[in-house]
Amino acid sequence: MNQTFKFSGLNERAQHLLKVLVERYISDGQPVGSRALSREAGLSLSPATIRNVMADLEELGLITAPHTSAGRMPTASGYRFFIDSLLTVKPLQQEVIRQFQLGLEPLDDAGEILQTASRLLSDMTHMAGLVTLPHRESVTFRMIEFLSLSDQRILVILVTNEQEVQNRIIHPSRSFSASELTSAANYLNAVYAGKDLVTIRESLMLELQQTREQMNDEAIKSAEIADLAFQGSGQRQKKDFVLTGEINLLDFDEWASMERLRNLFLAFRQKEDLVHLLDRCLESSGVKIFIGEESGYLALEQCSLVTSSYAIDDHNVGVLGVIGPTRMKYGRIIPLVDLTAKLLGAALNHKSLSPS
Amino acid sequence: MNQTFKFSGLNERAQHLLKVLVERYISDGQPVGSRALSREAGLSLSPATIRNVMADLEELGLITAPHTSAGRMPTASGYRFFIDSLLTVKPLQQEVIRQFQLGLEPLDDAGEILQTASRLLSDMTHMAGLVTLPHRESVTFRMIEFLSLSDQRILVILVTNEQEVQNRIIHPSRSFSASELTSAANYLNAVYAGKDLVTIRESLMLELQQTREQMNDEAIKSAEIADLAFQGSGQRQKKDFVLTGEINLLDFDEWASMERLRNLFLAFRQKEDLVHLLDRCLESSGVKIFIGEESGYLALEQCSLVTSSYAIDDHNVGVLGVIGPTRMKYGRIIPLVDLTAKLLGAALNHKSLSPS
DNA sequence: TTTGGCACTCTAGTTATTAGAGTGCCAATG
DNA sequence: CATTGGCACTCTAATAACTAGAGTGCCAAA
Repeated sequence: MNQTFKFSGLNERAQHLLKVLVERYISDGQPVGSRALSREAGLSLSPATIRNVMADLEELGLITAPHTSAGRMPTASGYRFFIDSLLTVKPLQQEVIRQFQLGLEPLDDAGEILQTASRLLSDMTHMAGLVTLPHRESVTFRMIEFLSLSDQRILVILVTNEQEVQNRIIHPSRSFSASELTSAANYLNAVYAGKDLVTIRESLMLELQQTREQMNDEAIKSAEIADLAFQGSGQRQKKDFVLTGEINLLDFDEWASMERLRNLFLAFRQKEDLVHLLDRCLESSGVKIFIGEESGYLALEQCSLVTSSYAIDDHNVGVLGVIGPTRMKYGRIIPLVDLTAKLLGAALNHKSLSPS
Repeated sequence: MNQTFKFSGLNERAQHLLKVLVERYISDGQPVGSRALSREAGLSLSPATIRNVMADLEELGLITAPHTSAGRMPTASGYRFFIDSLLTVKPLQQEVIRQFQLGLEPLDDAGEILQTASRLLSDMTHMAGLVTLPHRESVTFRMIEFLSLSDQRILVILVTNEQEVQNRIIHPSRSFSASELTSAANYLNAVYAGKDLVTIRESLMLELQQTREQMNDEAIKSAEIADLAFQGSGQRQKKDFVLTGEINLLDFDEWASMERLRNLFLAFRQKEDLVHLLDRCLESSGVKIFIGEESGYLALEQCSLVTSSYAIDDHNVGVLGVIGPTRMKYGRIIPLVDLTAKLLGAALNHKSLSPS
């Protein structure tokens, strides 16, 4: 059920008052009383009238009072309705856009680009910035090199997607001579260049299962070592993200007693939950917002997460966003996240990704 | 002037009382009063007598009282004297040693080893662990590879020290064909393999300054591109460290009001100051301790830093340590840091370092 | 040199009190 | 019938007053 519909019983005036209340609370952090709202709303209504409306809003679960004689503040539903139906987004200043472009465009290394995007986000919002590593569903093999480090320790250099480099060390069960390694690399480069990594692994599995007589010597050796080399090369970037500006979160008063803050930082370290949450944003484009409890994760209880997926070549490959207290300036943050997602996608096009 | 000497006027009894006081304060966190000390010290002295001694210790600047009618707690000097002359170090349990060995030995990737060492430190101490990246004063060139990404964007793969891999992208001012790149790589590998990186850069500078007629075509091209490829390849690992367990620091009550904690986290992010401090420990072996103000850095005001340098092939290449509130269990932490330094050095021997 | 005694100090916790902000409800109003 | 002023009521946050207890410093006696 659409939230907007759910509260459609609200008349124009009530909606306007809710909007003003939320805006006021976001900028002040103090519960908003009827007197203040009557002044601020520009409707020339007396506080008493306002109180009636506020009572209605409270009944609908859009606002609450921390105690009897305090003003009201938005609930999660209140924020949700505010964002979906009432929010007027501030257009970004041209200068801010320039700043993001200048920060991202000149960079070459994809790791640096992600890092910078995250830092730009956290610096501009004074909250924590978050960028998942890009994940391409198909990884194209370009070239492999073997380098013998010591007996039975071999360095694998794997170049994929025309751009990305992965280094890995493998321990084959028997030792290979330098020339064996060279010819194995040559063989693999010749046979598999341009193919998909998943396909390659499958076909390697097949080859190894075939009876040895059907293959020439070179192919056997190559397959043995390649099997090791390609292990786990496909998905390892998936489960991680770049996080910056956690320190900014220390400045907010919202966390009484450290407990909450600590849980949030633990979640940052654990990563799994957050990655899972972020992955849910990967499918669709555009800005998505999780408010407090909505996310379903306890660690994010008093936090909001504003995300957008970013795309390379029109394919969504990752998600970025901002994390902070529910009371954040959505009108400013939403366009910022949106912008960053677009610029990040553009900057990553045809850039190289160094290994993590 | 040696601190031990400075306070040598202290008789046996006063020293013993100081020791007990510091130990008690470390485990309790509460100022220690004369009554408690009289009970704890096992000297069958009355509180009144203890008070006299405490007054002396206070006059020497080894302990202070937060206010008139509270017990005493150690000052920085007090901790210093305690550590230098009174501390009895707890020998590590065999099981703990095993745990560190099992954690470090099976790892191959140097980055992972550093990360694990830091994590072991922070987990075992419930404080923040810290490991600087190893820095070898001479970096030996082993092999270089070029890979053309697009026009005028070339991926450089540089293998050094028989083990370490660096990836970098360069933008030569003119474009190179694939065969030009291959022959350049072959040329460089043939001529420079086994040489020191600094030496190589110097000799490249020379070559480029020579009149072109004296060199063959191949050498000129190679030198041009190599000059770019080797830029900044020497020292870039120097200025960084691995940090884990910052979250543990949230749990201590010592930071009234977030301010201190925030500064500390900022220092973690800025890195320069900490790196500089850690570098001072690189020269000498063995455990070094900085207590609060001693370090000279404001951000570490209420913190102690316990460090030790670690060595590869008997050369000190890096520093690791633990950071936490001045009130920490030195008797346990010192041997832990010592152990980790030794095991880390051993584990890094002949292991590969992947790029940052 | 050590000790008990004693007056003194300072903290931390408890209680009482108060000012102020804000509410809900009701009866009056246009 | 929506709006409003009036009013009693509630709850917080700040301040002050008080007290118990821990700990001290000092002195005079052992």
